[in-house]
Amino acid sequence: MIARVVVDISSQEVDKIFDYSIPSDLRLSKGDRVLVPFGAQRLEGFCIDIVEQSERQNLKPIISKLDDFTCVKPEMLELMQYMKDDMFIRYCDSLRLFLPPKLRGGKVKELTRLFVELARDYHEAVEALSSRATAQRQVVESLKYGGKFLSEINDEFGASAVNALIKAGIVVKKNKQLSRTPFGEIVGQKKQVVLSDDQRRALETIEHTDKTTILLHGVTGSGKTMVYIESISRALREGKSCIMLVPEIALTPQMLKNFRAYFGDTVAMIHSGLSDGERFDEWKKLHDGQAKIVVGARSAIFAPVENVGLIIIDEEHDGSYVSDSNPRYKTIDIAQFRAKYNGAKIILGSATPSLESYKLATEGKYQLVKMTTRISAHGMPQIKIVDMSQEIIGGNDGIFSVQLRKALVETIARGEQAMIFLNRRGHSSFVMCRKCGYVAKCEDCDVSLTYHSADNLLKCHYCGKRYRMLDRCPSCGSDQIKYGKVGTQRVVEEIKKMLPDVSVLRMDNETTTTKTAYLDILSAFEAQKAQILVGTQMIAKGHDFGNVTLVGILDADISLYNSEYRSAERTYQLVTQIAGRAGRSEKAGRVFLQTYSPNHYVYRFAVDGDYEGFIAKEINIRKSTQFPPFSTIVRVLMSGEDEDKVIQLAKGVYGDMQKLYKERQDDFLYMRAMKSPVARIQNKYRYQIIARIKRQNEKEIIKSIYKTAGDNTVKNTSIFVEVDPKAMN
DNA sequence: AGCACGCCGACT
DNA sequence: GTCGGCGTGCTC
Repeated sequence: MIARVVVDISSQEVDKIFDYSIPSDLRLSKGDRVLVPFGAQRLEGFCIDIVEQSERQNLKPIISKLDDFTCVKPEMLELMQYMKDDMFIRYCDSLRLFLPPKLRGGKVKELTRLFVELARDYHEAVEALSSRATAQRQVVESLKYGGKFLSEINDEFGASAVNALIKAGIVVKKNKQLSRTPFGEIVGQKKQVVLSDDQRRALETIEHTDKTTILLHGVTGSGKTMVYIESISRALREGKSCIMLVPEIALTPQMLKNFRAYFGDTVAMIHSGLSDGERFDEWKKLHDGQAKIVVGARSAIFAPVENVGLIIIDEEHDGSYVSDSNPRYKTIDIAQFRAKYNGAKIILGSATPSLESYKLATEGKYQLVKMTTRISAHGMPQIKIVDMSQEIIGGNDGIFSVQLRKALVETIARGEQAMIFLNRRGHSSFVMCRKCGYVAKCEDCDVSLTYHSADNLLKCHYCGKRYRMLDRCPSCGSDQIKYGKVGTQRVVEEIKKMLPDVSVLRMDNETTTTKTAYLDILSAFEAQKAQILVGTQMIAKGHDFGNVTLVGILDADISLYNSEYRSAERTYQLVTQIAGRAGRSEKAGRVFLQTYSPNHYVYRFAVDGDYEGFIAKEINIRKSTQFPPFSTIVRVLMSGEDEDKVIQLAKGVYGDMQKLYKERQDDFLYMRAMKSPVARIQNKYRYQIIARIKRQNEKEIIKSIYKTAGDNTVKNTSIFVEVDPKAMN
């Protein structure tokens, strides 16, 4: 018998299936992990099939089986093939998504990565180098101030230099353990609730529709969670398992709390915030069928559950359901595959469904279910638009309008809480010299630096590099430094000036670097340890704060004018979501939305809560401008440290794509090559080719573009293809 | 990815 | 000559 094996190396070169003979004393099945001889090495791999015949002679035998159970189930092997054919994802990358990390890398072991550091003092190391070993010298330089992970060094300087250094004993290789933070167990209280009419109607429709996918469009606070719980109960009664996805790992504990109350131990949680051991245990529970429900973020769509009856994607419009780094996939595509395979249903829940989903629902491809009434006594909070240009005319050039300031003071005085939203972190977006116009920029990236007052540093938001704050202009020597647009840190400072006795919490990328920080901040706010929470879009999601009666949206225009075709949709979703944070219990809520474009249609529809009206208009705009979902955008990004080489690569790819364009002009709407908007990141120059393709033969065209990208190679440059990119910077 | 092989430049 | 760095190609 012949085993067909995928080796556990993520590289274009070995993204193939290798045949091995199976020793007669080895009982091997499809989906087992195996150890195989591979060239001069021994590697871990996956047996993805067992067949009678091979086209090749002299096969090497499998060395051994790695686990005492079958890791990859037949459904997942088919999914792997689908991801390869339709999404151009390497076999090995798919398989890695399906398994907890602990299972890979030999025996079940600690979460470690190979790490290298200088074996002796830096000067001694330099002495020991041969005068010609330029690459080795670079490696030693980069390790001067401490070790780095082997993979980083290999990427940067190539493997042979490092290997030589290890052999010479100048650097040492070791396993370094990564830190982990386990979550505590939490169980909520089961509430005996009477379902609302909306909820009952939704459940009826979900049960009786013949469509696979149901779009549950329910306003914030209409009780979608209860619909999920009821639907899951029904699926469980039929002996099926369920997948429940939430957009952020930080939301899983809350959902889990609810679910444990109803379903007890049959709930498992999978996401990257778990420790390695926990993650393996949860995965194994699902794999063995001890747990039937999985709650998690995007990656939980790959949970090893069998006989799936229901897949729920909460806040389906959220961007986190599309992975932005390799391997790139859309959760909904995976969900559709699994639903089809298992005969399951999918529920997409949102207060502001994505335009694409809503369009499919109105076309009858999805079943549309609406829930229009809020469960709390008050309806949706009233959004008040504040025209900031009038404020300036009235002599107020501050961050807060007079009205919002007044409302904030009143709210605090009443002992209630407020949330202030600003989608820009840091203190100010740039620093600039008033005299000569010099703007501080990152050395390695083509972007201006953001000032952070907490540590008085300038930081690059692309590569994270830090710089000393300027006391005078490095170009002309002037000390007239001007601050750019306001960020969350500055908002906190302003509030402290305005209300010195009030405690303020801030939540953004910087205050949530540790795994529990997100939860810590939210629970502190919930326990009313602070009256005001300032934050970026992180504060917009799914938490119920009964005492919040005021929401301030400072500068809503940031997301509106960010020149992406989705910006209107994003802004509508953001505004609606944040506004929904106010007045969630018996107290009524107020929302102030500050803008310089008070008459923009996005805001008018948002104020009226007229989602249908907004989407209808937006669909018309997309249709007439032929933007997605009426077309598909493909971006080919090329980057590298040597700009000439990147240009050479870009020219090669562009030439090939030009040929394709000429042959298939009817399928293209647009194609152009250009520098990326952020022309350099981490000292890598970036060029891109953007194509917009009609939706008629898109699969074929995309396939050709992937092929073109694979065929063009220039040393020390990388190339990658993105279909429907989330951001194009 | 990681290993072997082989070319080529530097130095006893 | 010959040692060793560094690029190339291959892995069932």
